[in-house]
Amino acid sequence: MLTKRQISILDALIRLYTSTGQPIGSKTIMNELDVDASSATIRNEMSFLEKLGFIQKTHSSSGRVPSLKGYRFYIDHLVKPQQVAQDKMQVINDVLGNHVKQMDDIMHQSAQLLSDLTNYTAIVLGPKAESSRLTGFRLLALNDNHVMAIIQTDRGTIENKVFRLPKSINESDLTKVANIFNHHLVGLPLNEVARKLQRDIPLLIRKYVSNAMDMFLTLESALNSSSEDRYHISGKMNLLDFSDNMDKQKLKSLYTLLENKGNLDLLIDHMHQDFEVKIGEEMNNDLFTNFSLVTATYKVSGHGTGILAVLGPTSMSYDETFGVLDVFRKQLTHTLLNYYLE
Amino acid sequence: MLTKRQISILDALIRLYTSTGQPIGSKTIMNELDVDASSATIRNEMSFLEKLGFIQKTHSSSGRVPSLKGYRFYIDHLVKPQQVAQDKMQVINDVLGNHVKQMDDIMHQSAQLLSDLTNYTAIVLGPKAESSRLTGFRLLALNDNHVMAIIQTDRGTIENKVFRLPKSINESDLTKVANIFNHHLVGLPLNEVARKLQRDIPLLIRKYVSNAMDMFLTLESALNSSSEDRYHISGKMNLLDFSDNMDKQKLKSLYTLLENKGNLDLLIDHMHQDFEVKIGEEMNNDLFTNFSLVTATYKVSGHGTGILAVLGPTSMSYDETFGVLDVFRKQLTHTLLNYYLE
DNA sequence: ATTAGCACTCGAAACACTCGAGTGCTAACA
DNA sequence: TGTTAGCACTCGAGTGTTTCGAGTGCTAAT
Repeated sequence: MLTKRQISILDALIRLYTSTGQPIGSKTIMNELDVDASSATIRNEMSFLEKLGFIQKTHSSSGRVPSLKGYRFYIDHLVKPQQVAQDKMQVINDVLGNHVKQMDDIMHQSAQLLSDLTNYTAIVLGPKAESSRLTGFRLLALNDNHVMAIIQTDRGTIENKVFRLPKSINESDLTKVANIFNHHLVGLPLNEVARKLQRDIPLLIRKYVSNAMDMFLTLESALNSSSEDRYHISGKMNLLDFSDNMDKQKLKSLYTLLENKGNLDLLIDHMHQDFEVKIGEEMNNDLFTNFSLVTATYKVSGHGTGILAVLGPTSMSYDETFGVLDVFRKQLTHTLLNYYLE
Repeated sequence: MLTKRQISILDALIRLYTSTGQPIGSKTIMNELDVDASSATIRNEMSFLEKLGFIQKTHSSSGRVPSLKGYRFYIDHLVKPQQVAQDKMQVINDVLGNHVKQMDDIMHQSAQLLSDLTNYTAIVLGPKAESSRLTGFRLLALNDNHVMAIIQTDRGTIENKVFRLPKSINESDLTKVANIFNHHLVGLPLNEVARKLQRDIPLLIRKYVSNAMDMFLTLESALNSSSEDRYHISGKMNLLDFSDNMDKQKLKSLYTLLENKGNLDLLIDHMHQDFEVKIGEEMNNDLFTNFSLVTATYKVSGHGTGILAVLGPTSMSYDETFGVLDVFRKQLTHTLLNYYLE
């Protein structure tokens, strides 16, 4: 068990390290601390904290930096979400308070705002209703050889994809396909739709339609892509600001990883707490040492739960990030509730 | 006027510098050159080439590197487009030979292939017919408060945008708007459309429709975005490979610049020659010193001219880049001709 | 339990030294 | 007259040395 003073020291050390980026020595902490104690005393305490593994030296006579365990303790017990400045609040409100928008816009602008306000990389996921269902499917012939497929779900997403067809497919084939889809798929939960699309539908289509395989394949990918579009990521380039001494090659891998939404899924999609933080090594990926991922969930009652995430340096200001995220949680809950009501 | 030998030396120097990235000395050139001459002779020639400004030293006793003027000479007179390897040709053919695709896919895949094959950053612009016209406009009510606008042009583009409307707009308003658009805009060249959209249409709409301004604004932006979508860029992260010692901050500015299609316009859109190269300083932008932009045009008869561009280090292998671009020019002409015919 | 004092450690910065690739120049040569 | 061997010279990159100071741990006194 840590004493009050030890906790203060750990707290001060992390705050100082966050703002300077330099290892912190006993004198620096002495000046910062309101408790009266000499630097020698603080040295003793620090050496104790080091034995317990909360802080560590970069070399034998250096100041201390927080360890993984230290950060963990700080985040679990010491974080004080910081009040967001009035002018920033105003901006958030201006941008996300405005109605008459599409889901995609809301998500995209949230991501952009979040990265602008934090100067880190922001990832925003739209709400994912447990039982999101396919509510509409249409095929619209645009001209001789172009067809638009429109897919609607009950969480407000509307996907569409224009595609070309070989001449061999005629109007009546299209109608048949649309009928099959409407009959067999509309009303089902999305995961069910995906399953049927792979197993049962090809048979049906082959039965009724002369040559619809090409179209069918395109459609399947359109449906798949609709789940990818939950992800909105912004401020990727901010990573450059705090990837010191990371070599260019690693940086490239990192970006490749972020481009691939599947990877983000692994990292993010199973968050359930209001706030969660993964620190460096906790993400089980070499590329992410020195990074932290702060995630927050927001709930839109009746329409599922969405996720906000900020990817920044492990030595980021968690207080500030928590503060900003908290504002976004509330704002998005509010904005989206309106969105669905309207 | 340069002698044959001087030209050989310049040629060898640029090739060597391209492959090693190091300043080149007289002995190295002597080994490379088929002409028989001692290193001393070559030194004399080099000092001559330096006086004329084709090459320069990095410091008083260093080997030489090509100067802007040297590159210019090389590109204008010495480039020998390199034959593309058989297996690479095969890949290009496989990907772009396949029909039944949308315009967007073709462009996007071209950009990706081009950046993969060169390991640089690739930018591809679809063909821009001088007289591209708006051929179709539809408004499709999806449900109570969602409408999809579909915009077609005669160069094969189909843009669409779903948007939400305040309840205040009713079905009959929509029909009126669609009629106005069809009546006044369809058939016009796109630039004309944009002009009318700003000047004349708002008046009309206000006259006939109770409250369509919101929708109108959204539509305008949809039309604008359709011109942005001519740009397909790929392999941005390859810049990291050859941006040595460029500081992170500059790198960030560079990426910001590339995100903004408007900037690319300035750089690229007025190319007319089959091939053109802008070297470093020629691009009039600090960020691009040490970069070169190689552009090539491709023509799709009856449907205008498109542009291919590769952004790489000034010290890139122009021979290779020219070779690859030439293959793409021909392939795209062919693929798109098919596309429009089908 | 706290603290003043002190010897000790180690990285960063400054400086000196060496090495070698490359140059320009001169003088000899075909 | 153009070419070349030879040589003195230059400068950056790499390496070793020294200095400086921030920080530590330990000891002995309070």
